[in-house]
Amino acid sequence: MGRSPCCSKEGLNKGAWTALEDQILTDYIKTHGEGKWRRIPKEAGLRRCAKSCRLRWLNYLRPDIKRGNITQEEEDLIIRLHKLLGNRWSLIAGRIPGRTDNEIKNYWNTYLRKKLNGAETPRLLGNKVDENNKKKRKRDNSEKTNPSVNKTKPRAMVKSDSFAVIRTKASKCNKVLVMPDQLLDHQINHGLLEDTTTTISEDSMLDFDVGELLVSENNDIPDDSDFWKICQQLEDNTNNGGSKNRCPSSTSLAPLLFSDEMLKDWMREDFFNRQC
DNA sequence: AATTTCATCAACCGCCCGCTC
DNA sequence: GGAGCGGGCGGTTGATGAAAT
Repeated sequence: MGRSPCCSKEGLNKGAWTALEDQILTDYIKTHGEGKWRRIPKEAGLRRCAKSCRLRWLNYLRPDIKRGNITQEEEDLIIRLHKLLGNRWSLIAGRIPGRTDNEIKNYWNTYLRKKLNGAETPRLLGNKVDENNKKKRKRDNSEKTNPSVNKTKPRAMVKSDSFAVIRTKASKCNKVLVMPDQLLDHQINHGLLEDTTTTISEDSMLDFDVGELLVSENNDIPDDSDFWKICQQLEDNTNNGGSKNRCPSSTSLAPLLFSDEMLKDWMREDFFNRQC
């Protein structure tokens, strides 16, 4: 059976976007809003596949995309989130303001994976690391030749002083499950308590902010922290083949219960050291 | 200076899921 | 219930340019 292609491939442009195409797409979305991607090629007069329009907008043209280096904090966050979520880049990106899933995926595949494996390619060993960063820094200062955009895609492993956090549209993974007793407290405190037999569900979720996940410098995780147990559980599930991205096993689908303390622990420096 | 090698990342591709009819 | 559509996701590819030879 199969699906029809998202649009006819005939007569469509492929490859790098031109400045004009970017402008057309941006103008259209500013006027009509996001979504309805299939309409865009027709209505905006773009010779692009709907998917291509969507991707271009989400990964590059969206105004809330943060340009600039991945900071050390962001890198830590990526590593930790990846440890917990696996290759679910969109979920990870949803917790890192201004970064796209594609960007994080690329960053992981080209840099972090090697770094964490400790098996850098020859080019990345020893002085090569510095050379590599030098190369990147050089690239930071010059635009790419792609005429479509002011491609300042710097990937140097340095912190940016002019770091301005812009929140992404964290459409996913923006809830945290809370322990039932905490939920109870929350409901009591907010006058929401109606049914004390509430089970874990969407109602049991609280919004959380990425700021809550950032590295805390002052806390220590006790070895017997629930956090480590959950990490172990996740690892076990992974080892049992339950971590396939799209089809997690029922075990990996089981709700993860994070208390505030655990969330605090999650982002701690020694989590990285211990796990990697 | 010319050529080769390699890293980077934007864009593409195919699959999956949720929704509607 | 199932077919089709629209949208989203993760894996992969290929153009590009810098570094190495």
